[in-house]
Amino acid sequence: MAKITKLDDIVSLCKRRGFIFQSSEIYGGLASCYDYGPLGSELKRNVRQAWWKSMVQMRDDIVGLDSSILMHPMVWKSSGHADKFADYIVECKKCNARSRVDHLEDAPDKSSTPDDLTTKVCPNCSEVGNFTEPMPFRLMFETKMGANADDTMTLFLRPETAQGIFANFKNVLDSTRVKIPFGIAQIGKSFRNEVTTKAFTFRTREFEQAELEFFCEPGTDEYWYNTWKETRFNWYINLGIKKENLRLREHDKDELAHYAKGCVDVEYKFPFGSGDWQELEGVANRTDYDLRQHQRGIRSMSQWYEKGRDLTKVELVEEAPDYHKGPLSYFDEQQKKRYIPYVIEPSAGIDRSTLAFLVDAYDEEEVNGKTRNLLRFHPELAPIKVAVFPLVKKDGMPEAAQAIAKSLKKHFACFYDEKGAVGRRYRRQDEAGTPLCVTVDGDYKENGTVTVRHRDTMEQESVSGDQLLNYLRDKLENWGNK
RNA sequence: GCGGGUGUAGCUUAGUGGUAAAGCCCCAGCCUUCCAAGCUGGUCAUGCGGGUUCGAUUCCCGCCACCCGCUCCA
Repeated sequence: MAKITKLDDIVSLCKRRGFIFQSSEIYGGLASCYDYGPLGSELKRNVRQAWWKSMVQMRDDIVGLDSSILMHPMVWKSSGHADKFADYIVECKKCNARSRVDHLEDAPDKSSTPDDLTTKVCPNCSEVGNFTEPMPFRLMFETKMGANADDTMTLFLRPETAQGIFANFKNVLDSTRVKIPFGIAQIGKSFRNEVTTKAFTFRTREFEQAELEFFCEPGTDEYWYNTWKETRFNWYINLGIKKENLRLREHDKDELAHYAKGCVDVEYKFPFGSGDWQELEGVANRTDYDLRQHQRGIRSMSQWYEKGRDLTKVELVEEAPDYHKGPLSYFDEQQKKRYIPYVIEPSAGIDRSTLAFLVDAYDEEEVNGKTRNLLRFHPELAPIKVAVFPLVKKDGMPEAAQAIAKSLKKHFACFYDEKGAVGRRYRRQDEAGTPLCVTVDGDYKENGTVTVRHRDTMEQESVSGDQLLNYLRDKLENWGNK
């Protein structure tokens, strides 16, 4: 079990070892933004790659995509995100509680128009008509396209990568030979103006998502929903997350987003925040909502031009009666049937998973009366796979060790170190989570063997230099299944 | 956004209205044949900006950031 109990300890660990730093720290920091350091960037990239490998590389039914962060504004009208602009928030001057204007109700003895705040009652403290000026609630980051200030268009940084997939659904259908059921996967940055950020990298306004949109025939969606639920849960377990720290939690009906028929969260028991269990990933049954919405959006494009490209004035047209034959429909050759597919969406947070893997791997143990700190990363995630040392800095050992390190680097992340006593070097690698260390000693000159030292057990084995690469590969690839 | 708390070296902690201290880490050298050894030397800090003061890390104000609890959010 990880000994860490406080978020402060995690933050400190991350900074000390070069995993995660506060963004713009030399300028006092920027709220909610973080940078990944030398070890952290490797770790995060490995998390990303592990996801991609299991979701795309290892499967015949999923293809990859890398869509742009900036998209046509109408995408966000269709998806429903742009309508968030219609939301205004006020704050009660008495109790400081914030409420959405459209959620406020009139006091019992009064009535007026929805916009008249003087009769509205604060749901928190029952004060009537004592609110601040309504403030627009901006979920999405805005930016301007076009260098000429007089000729720019307001664009939004995507609040989810999913819409890039829906917008390319037709392209992928037309350019590949995918057949339903199939998925499109994507990893990338998203941006949301969260009202509150919190808990280190757990909830930030800029974050990285790994999303799969898995398209299936209506009626098979429950099956795929359950399949993905299990698959995604096991992904974390197979990469070393302790089972007692992970769970699945089904959303209640009233908790569901407007587009979802079902949703389950993969939650990790973080050692911070209220309630401990925090969402790493959501698996949602988005039904045919998104593709149908985009079909409405496509048919609303004349409005976009007529209304002066003002998103707030565009009203999506009604859905066509034969929408199931629309441009984003799918034709099933076998069944000779055309329909809008249902979508199962496993949507994972890369930053959150990275943090969970880091926290879960952390361990302390007593060795000869002293504390050994280590990170028990799964080798697939470990920033450094193998470290190579000369036992001492003489007798040609450094040269031999360097040559070995150089040859291993072609195959995996490998680190060479000759500073200080070898015991200290082992412990340094424990802190970085390096699974295996190779030490060149006097035996190498004598009979060509080196010593391999294991992070988790501290045990050592003698291995022939000729067999070293195969040995290491075997250990790294078959971790856990002895 | 509200309330509370915190901010001294990479880390953990001292301390002071008058030269900012230590341990660990780190770096260099010596030594060293298997788990943070030893010796010598060395680098590095009062979050930012104002004010009071002869003098502010210390007192005051503002800002920034983080943590805890709400609120908000999916």
